[in-house]
Amino acid sequence: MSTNLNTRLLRVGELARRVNKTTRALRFYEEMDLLAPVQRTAGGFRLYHPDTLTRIQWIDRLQELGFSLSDIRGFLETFRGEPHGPAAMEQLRSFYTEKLSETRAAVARLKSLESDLQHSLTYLEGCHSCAPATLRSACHSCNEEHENDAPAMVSAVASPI
Amino acid sequence: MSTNLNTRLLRVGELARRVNKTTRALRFYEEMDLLAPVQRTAGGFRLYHPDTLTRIQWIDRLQELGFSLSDIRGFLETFRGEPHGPAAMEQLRSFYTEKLSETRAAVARLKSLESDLQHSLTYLEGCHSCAPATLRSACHSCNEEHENDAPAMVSAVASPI
DNA sequence: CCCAACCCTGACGTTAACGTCAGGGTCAAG
DNA sequence: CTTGACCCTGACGTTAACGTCAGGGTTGGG
Repeated sequence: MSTNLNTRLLRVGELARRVNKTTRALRFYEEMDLLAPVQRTAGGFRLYHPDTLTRIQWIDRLQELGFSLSDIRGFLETFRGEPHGPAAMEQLRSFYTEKLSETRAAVARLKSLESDLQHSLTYLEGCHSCAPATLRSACHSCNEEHENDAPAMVSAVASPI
Repeated sequence: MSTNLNTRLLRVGELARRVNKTTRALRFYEEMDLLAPVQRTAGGFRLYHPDTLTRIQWIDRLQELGFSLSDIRGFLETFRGEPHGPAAMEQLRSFYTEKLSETRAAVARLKSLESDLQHSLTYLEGCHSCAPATLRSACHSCNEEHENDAPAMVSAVASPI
């Protein structure tokens, strides 16, 4: 049904608008073998199947996941040999499985950074007027409440040069 | 005390080893004004204060947070004018505050991607032998349990080229 | 003094993912 | 058949963050 024959084909500009990309980007995806028009007009205009929308959104997703376009190309390539067999499914599974763990790692890292930032901000809340960390001594309006534990993200700023 | 006078100065190679970067990277940071040796030998060798370690780790952290090196340079620049006053602190606070929200957004996006991946994998678990999504009909060993709801991340693979 | 290990300053190379012309054809509405 | 909006194929440009020579000094231990 998504493969319905009387769904209208799209020209590149229209497709680009719908996925919020430039036509150059779409042509680039084609150069990278991630995409192709189902046919061309006599004059050479690319005509795309509407399903291509889904493909492009998928590519976007994978990019957000940190895949490079050639990662994706590589994947599609080995996928193409046997597009519907168990091996293909295995590949898809392992592709996603690996990325799932990478994504979780990325989340963990970002969470740690998030808490660093929070700590730094909390520390900074302690004094709106004095200097970062080791240079607190230069501040006269500040009592020494938050002395010993300047977070690294705060104290590093006052370093050399 | 971190500014202790008898702490030994480091040459670029040594510093590089300690922060796990190349000397080229450190020189590049210097070109970008993120860093500088406290002095040079008569022969021109760079000599760094050990505190520079902290600075470099800070740079790393910020890079992980998605800052570009020139973001960081820009920040240090405006920071340098008045390195210890309230204005500087305000800048640091707003710098971090903004990044905190960006980081949270990034975490949210990744979490959504994570759950997409999980859904896709769960779906794929349903059948180890058949084709993705719309092409399930090509699979004979598969009953139709997981028919209508192929996640986009699965069905997109079987699209046009 | 000698030599290996290190460092210096250019300056050009690299990868990713497009951007941006240039110089033309093509489509479809009127 | 005439336009204005679109599209085509090259092909060179761009940004980030270094990598990688080349050619030549510097250090410091023995």
